Amino acid sequence: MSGILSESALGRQVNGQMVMDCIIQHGPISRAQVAKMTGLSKQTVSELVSMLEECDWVRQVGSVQGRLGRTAVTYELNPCAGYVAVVDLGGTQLKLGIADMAGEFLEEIRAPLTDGGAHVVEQLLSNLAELLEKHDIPRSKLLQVVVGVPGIVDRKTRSVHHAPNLPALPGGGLETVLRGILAVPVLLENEVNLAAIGESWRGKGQGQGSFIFVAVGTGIGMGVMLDGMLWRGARGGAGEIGYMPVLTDEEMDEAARRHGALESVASGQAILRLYGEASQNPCIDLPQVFDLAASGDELALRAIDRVARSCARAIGASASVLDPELCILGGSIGGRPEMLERVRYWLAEMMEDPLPVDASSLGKRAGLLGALALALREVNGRHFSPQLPESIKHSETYLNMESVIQMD
Amino acid sequence: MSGILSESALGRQVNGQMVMDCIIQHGPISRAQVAKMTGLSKQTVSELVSMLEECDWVRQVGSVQGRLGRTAVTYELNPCAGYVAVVDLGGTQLKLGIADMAGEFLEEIRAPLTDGGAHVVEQLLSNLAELLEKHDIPRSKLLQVVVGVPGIVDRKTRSVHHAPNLPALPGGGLETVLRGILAVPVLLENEVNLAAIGESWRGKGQGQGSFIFVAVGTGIGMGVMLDGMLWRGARGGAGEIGYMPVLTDEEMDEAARRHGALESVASGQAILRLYGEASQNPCIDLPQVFDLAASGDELALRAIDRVARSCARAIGASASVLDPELCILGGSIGGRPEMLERVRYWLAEMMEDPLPVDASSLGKRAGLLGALALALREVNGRHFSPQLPESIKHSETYLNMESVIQMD
DNA sequence: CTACTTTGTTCATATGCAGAACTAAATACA
DNA sequence: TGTATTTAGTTCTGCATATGAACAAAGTAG
Repeated sequence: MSGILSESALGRQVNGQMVMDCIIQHGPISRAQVAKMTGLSKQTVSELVSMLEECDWVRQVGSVQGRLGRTAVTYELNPCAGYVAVVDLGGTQLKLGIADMAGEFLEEIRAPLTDGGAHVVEQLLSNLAELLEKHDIPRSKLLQVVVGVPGIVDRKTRSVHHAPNLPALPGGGLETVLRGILAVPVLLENEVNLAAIGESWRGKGQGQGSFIFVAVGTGIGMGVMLDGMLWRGARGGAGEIGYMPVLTDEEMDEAARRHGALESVASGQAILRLYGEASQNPCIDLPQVFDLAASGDELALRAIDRVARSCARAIGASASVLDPELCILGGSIGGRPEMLERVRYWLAEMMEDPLPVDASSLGKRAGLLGALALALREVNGRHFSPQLPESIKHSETYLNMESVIQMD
Repeated sequence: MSGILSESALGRQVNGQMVMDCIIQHGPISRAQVAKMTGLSKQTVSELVSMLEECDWVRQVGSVQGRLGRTAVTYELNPCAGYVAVVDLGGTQLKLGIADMAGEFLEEIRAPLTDGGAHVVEQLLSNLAELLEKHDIPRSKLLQVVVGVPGIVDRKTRSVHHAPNLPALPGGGLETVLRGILAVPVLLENEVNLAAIGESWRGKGQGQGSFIFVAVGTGIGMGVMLDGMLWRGARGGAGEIGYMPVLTDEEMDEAARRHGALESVASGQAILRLYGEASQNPCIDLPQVFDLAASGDELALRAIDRVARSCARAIGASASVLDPELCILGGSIGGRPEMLERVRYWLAEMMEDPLPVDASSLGKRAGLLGALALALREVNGRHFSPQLPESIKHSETYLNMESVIQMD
């Protein structure tokens, strides 16, 4: 049976987690090897692995022959030990995926938000229910939900701020409502932060302890990874560089005040505005500007260059504050090679020993992958914890799907 | 006898440290209370406290009567369990203090560096030896040395960079040389980082999990505290905002390139330069400019205001990156009320919901206090660690004072 | 003087883990 | 083919750490 080990293993938290982590990280591995890596005795490891196997968290894979000595039975994380759901809540559409404990997506779907997002929760729940049924996953095996949102998530107050593009969320807070219905831990996280986690897990951030992920799209945002951990800030606002004060008093206009000083000069919008002002042709979209630039259009090139310089300034400022190892550029605009090149150029202009800049390798999937990484980390961190988190333990009684409509 | 507990207590690291920390933090406290606070059984706590008492790390203080029940014997950290030395290595002088484990300074001295600092190590060692002798402290009771330096300390490479004001350091690295001679753990740390730790321990940062400490003096620097921990950066360069790129290409001159773009507009030097340019009177020093400002001199006021605005911009930028709870302004310039007021004004101008700014309450002592806090934390963290740090274990044989002169 | 409360110790017990001895099952080589 | 060697994994014994209950000690409340 799959379940929390805590009742039977109150005193083995540290070593149990060590063994579990070792098996997760080092794939199919024998107990003897685990013992060597963790420094525990073979006996202890055998005991712990038996426990983990009994609870279905790990499983035998096969055996290793060919080398000297007795055949080794190898163990690996049992992918079907549990499942997680990850959600990317955009302004116009909903991306949803379910994955097993090995981090493999069983399915990803995307659906446009109906009614401008008036019924996000219902849409989300019905899509999730559908997926679970289709893949024959019982509710009890759904262990974590992570939702990415385009806004600032304050974990203390459990609220989402500064999310103009987000559809109206239910009153009690999306997290509380979803947890109440699903009776499963739910985590909300800023989408750029998730993308940073994603890059750290499967992208250019692998092996980098500390880096910043800068997403340039319609706007600009940043995710801060320090020593492998996401830094969220005191109120969840870390990396909200759109509001970085980079303008002189004269340049500060109403738009800059509302959307942020940096965002008004370092974003897709800024490229459009700059090109529109220079060319007197405001009816143009971003792909067109980049096409023009590719064909050598001076005005388009200059608009892109100006924005790249502003991005470089923000990256340089962040680098002087944090001293990271790397900057990963992402987002629909930031991921383009033209931007990367110009940002690198300007960064080298403004600082000696400039921070290395690289382009995201995950693209649009960074967010969902980051949500998955976060979900898996949450679940894996709970294996040997003394009990379910307080929030779930005293959770509301299991509500059925209909009740949310009344709550909304 | 005072010593490392490890030989006798290999398996009690976690709980032993818990009990020790509890006694350190909650002052004179009875064993029963420790048991309640830590959740351990009375029996276990009694055993651990006996151990700690035997090793002289804690001592009985007295007993608590008056309340219902049996008299409680209270314990506290034994101040004479060990001593630490803290050093502030400036460009022209040396500050040195020794303190007991309770964090009380026994003595602080300051001495000008002779020969422009050619013999820092010798001066430091002779002063330290003098202090130890005077207060009758055997070498074996000196448990940690922390040295604050005006430069970037890279812990991985054990080197000090960007320290133009620092006297020539010995070839092998100050840390290695001192450790070799004293046979004691030595930690080098940037002086602004130390001041930030100091503010967190005994200043305005108390109770603040995350804040930035901005020191404005001749130059400008920052210390970043995140969740009570100092963030040093990948190469020790976090908070080196002097190099923050805030200038336009035209403004970037040679001086700005060398000392940093922000430092050229947000520092004591910048105030002098701005006032000098405006008044055509370059032969003036900083106190005079502030005196002039106090008497209403428009040019002086404007120079200070411009610099305050630049500081506010850097603080705002840092806040957008980190989302701290507070900014503490310090340094010889930053600590002045005129600066505080102007920085607050400009910060409010450039961002809605501006970061709260407060003035340092420790002043010049912040650095030494921070070094002390760091030293105590180091020592207290070692009580139950399995062994002395690798660096010390394989340390060079004890060298006498003469040998350093040959090494230099 | 008795009842009650809190501190601290003693004793029996559970258990997590290490280390040695042992079994199991492969390869290496004569 | 058989023996030596090597590695994997189990069993057994023992120790150290911690718990919990019972008990002793030492105070206050009335």
